[in-house]
Amino acid sequence: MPIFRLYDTLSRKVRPLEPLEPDHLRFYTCGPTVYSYAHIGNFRSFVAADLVVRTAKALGWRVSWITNITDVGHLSEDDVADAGGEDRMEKALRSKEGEHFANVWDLAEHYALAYLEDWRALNLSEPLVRPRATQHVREQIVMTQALIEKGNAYETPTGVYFDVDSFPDYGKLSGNTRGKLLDAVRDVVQDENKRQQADFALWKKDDKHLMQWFSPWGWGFPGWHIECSAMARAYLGDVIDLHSGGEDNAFPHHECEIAQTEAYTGRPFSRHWMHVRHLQVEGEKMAKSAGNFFTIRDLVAQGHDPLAVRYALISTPYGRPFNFTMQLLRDAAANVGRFRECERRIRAAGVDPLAFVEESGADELGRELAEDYAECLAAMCDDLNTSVALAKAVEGAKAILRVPSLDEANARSAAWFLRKVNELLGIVRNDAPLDPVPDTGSREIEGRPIEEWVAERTAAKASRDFDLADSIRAKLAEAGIELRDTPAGTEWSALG
RNA sequence: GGCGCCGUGCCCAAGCGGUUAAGGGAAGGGUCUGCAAAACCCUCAUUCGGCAGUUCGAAUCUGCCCGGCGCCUCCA
Repeated sequence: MPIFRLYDTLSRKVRPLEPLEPDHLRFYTCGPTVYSYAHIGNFRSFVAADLVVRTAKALGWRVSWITNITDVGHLSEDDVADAGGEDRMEKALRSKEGEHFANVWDLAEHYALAYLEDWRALNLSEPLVRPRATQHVREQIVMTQALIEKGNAYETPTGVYFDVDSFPDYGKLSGNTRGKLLDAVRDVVQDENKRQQADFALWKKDDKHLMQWFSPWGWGFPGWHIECSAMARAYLGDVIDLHSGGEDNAFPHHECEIAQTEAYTGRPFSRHWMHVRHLQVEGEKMAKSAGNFFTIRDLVAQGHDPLAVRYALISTPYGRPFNFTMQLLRDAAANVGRFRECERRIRAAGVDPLAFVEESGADELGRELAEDYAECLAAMCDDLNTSVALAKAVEGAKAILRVPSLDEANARSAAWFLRKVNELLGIVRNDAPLDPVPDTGSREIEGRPIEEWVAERTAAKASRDFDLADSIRAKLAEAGIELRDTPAGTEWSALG
């Protein structure tokens, strides 16, 4: 088994990912704030986390993966401000889309459900638990209270703040240490209630807030950073193996999480930190405020295959600059199509492509595929080198397609390969499709089953009436049905 | 000011000191086909942003220069 190496933001180098408990990865990924639809940039980061999970499982590890849903509308400048921030949920509720919702709770629920749909469409693994911040306010309060008692936090008229000076390691993740922070080119909002401008909120006092809870400090709501500290600890314990998020999370969010948790437990919080680089779209920076972002549902509505979207999103390793383009999506679709064609051939050989095949066969194809898969896994263990991993996966697919006619042994080896590749990369088929398998039998065009049209065309071909045959093919194509003449007869499939 | 990434064929992209510079897309040619589609086969960088240097040997290491970009602000 190859060694799983991953770039670690904290030590700034590629290091083996070594779980504290052998073969059991405890992994926390920062999830989205559900105040609008998640976009492909969010999903680049979630897919990268999913690939860590898949790789770890391929190595035979047990994986306890936790990824949260932030359904509290935090202040936008939690780390620096009291007054300058604006609540994201409340802002969303006041927006045009917000008119559809009765209140912030409804709004959060709607976008949380949409997020889960997109998650499944992209074939992401299911985490062990998907906690919501609103369901863990108690833990956040308990932790905040303990930090006050330990002397790491203090109460002011407006809330409870973490005292950054009480944690000398502050800045070790991002390089934004206390001294350097002062030089940062940021518009820091001053707040006379805080001892230091870098101190960040653990609790905000606010009895007017749309979401509020009662605490030892009165009515209010928790700070943003404390939720992840509390939830990670609740499910994974004091020390976790890996923590991931988008690169923007490194500072302030993760820096603050480290400060809170390590001050609280006296132990290192996460042994490994992973940050996913933001993507661009057609060469432009993508941001919600710029409005130039794609959501998964946008792309699906345009007719793109979610698996092609996933393929495109992982075509460049997670830490590199990545430019998402329509051209890239087309390139990806071509390769996803190869896997589909492989499944067709396997089925044609009389083997169910979904059947569980334990091992690749001893046939020549099986040996070749076993090699391709080993290289694919090795690439993933090399800091998730998805470019190479995909190349190996495609190499295997081409090896399958190169065989003029698969025999049963070939087909079983091919089925094994596709299963293994799909478990590792999730690009062959959706593991847990929400939609039932496309209705291959019941569709009708102009009131006639597709099979009848196909039969009529076959008859027309036999009597060399190619004009009629071609007109039928054109009619079906218009309805999104693609025909394919094979030695075994005419097959049809619905286009993307 | 801090932290970091990248410049490889028409496009995307691997490559981390040493055989013929992976792979995909596009393009051109071919096989198959009534014609298509799909699939397969072939062709497609003496060269890796530039200039020095280290080395027996560099796309790969060092320095400088040129160019593109990200985060530190809503945002993954």
